[in-house]
Amino acid sequence: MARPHQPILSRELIMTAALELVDKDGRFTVPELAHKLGVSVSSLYHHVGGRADIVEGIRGLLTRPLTEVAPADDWQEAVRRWANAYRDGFAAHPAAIPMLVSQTVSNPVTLAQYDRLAEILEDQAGLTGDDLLVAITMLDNLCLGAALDLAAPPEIWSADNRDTALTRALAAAPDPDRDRSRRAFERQLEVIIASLARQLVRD
Amino acid sequence: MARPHQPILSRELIMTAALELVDKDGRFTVPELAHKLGVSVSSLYHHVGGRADIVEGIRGLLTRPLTEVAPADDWQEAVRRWANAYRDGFAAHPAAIPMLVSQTVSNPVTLAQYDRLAEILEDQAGLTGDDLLVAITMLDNLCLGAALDLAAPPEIWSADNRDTALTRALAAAPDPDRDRSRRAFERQLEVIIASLARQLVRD
DNA sequence: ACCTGAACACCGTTCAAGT
DNA sequence: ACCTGAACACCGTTCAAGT
Repeated sequence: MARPHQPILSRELIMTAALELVDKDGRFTVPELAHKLGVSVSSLYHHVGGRADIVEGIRGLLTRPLTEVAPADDWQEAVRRWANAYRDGFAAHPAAIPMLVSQTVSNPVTLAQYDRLAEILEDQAGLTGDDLLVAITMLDNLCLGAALDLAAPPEIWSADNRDTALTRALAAAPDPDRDRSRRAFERQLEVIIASLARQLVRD
Repeated sequence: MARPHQPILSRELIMTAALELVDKDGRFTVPELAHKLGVSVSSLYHHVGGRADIVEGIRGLLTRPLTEVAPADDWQEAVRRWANAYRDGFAAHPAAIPMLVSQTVSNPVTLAQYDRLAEILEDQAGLTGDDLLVAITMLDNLCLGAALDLAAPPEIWSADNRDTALTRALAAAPDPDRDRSRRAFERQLEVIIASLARQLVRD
């Protein structure tokens, strides 16, 4: 075949196909991805730097909705919106999280969204230096953790043939209750915001 | 060489060597592990089921300290002790966390510790069914998140050559402030405990 | 510029052979 | 029972060859 007149691949196409594989199988492989795209493995390397680049692309896809979140005058409301959109992005593709956790964040879209959060906390709220970084880390962990628990409940702990308090609780639980998980997330988010607000008053 | 009179390998030896590699390099490979142990790759398979088994063994090593945590009459204190020991276990080996997150928990030592937590929350505190599982998940996420943020701060976000609110905050931050991270963890833990207590009063 | 096939180094796992 | 070397299927990456 060789070079077609119209390129059949693009970064966008590759990233979304990879994400689809992750959603379906919980993982993706470069050969699997090439097969899904009807292309030879080496073709991919004309568009992406390698596997890690594709993973970063997936991170970009998950954080893209954050771009459209409207700002708010109240810093607490701005943080709320940011955290909810961030969590939602990951919650929609929980299988991707382990991959993302094991790799440094370098995707520009994602970094830009962290910059936005940093600006909200610095310019609007008035946090500085170390406090600022701690706040970002807390919010980051909250969103990731909340999305992570959607990935798994029945699957996190192997339901072997024991009979214990844990296995009974697992059996009693319905499949991942997304609504309940969301409420737990929102409650913890309010707690963090309140704690930041208290900290600001003290200064 | 063939079979030695005294076995030179054991599960314990394999697991601890693997954990040392993870601490040193952030990852481990079966060949690397064999090399470190001065043994051929196939020898390992006489003692462990495979790579996933070794990862579960590492999980067991990290949760072993939990075995020695003394029980407490007060459920709130019991939960506090459990969560602190759990977090400390992971915080001592943060590089292992991505590996652990991507694999179902099947290690018996770890499962036994989750059973203990479930018993505390069920028998001592009085939580039931779904509430129980939600509480466990919240505590699990808290500990994992807290340990995760120790893994990284300067490394999570690629410090490229931009100048933004985020990069300035990163530059201002000292290396991972373990003490500050611990205080943030303990504050969030108290919040969860208080929220569980309030929930119990309501019933 | 963009696709291909062939090649390479590496990984996880299996298995027959040795004691 | 426990170590070994050889073999296998698979993965990520590179590169010269084609248009």
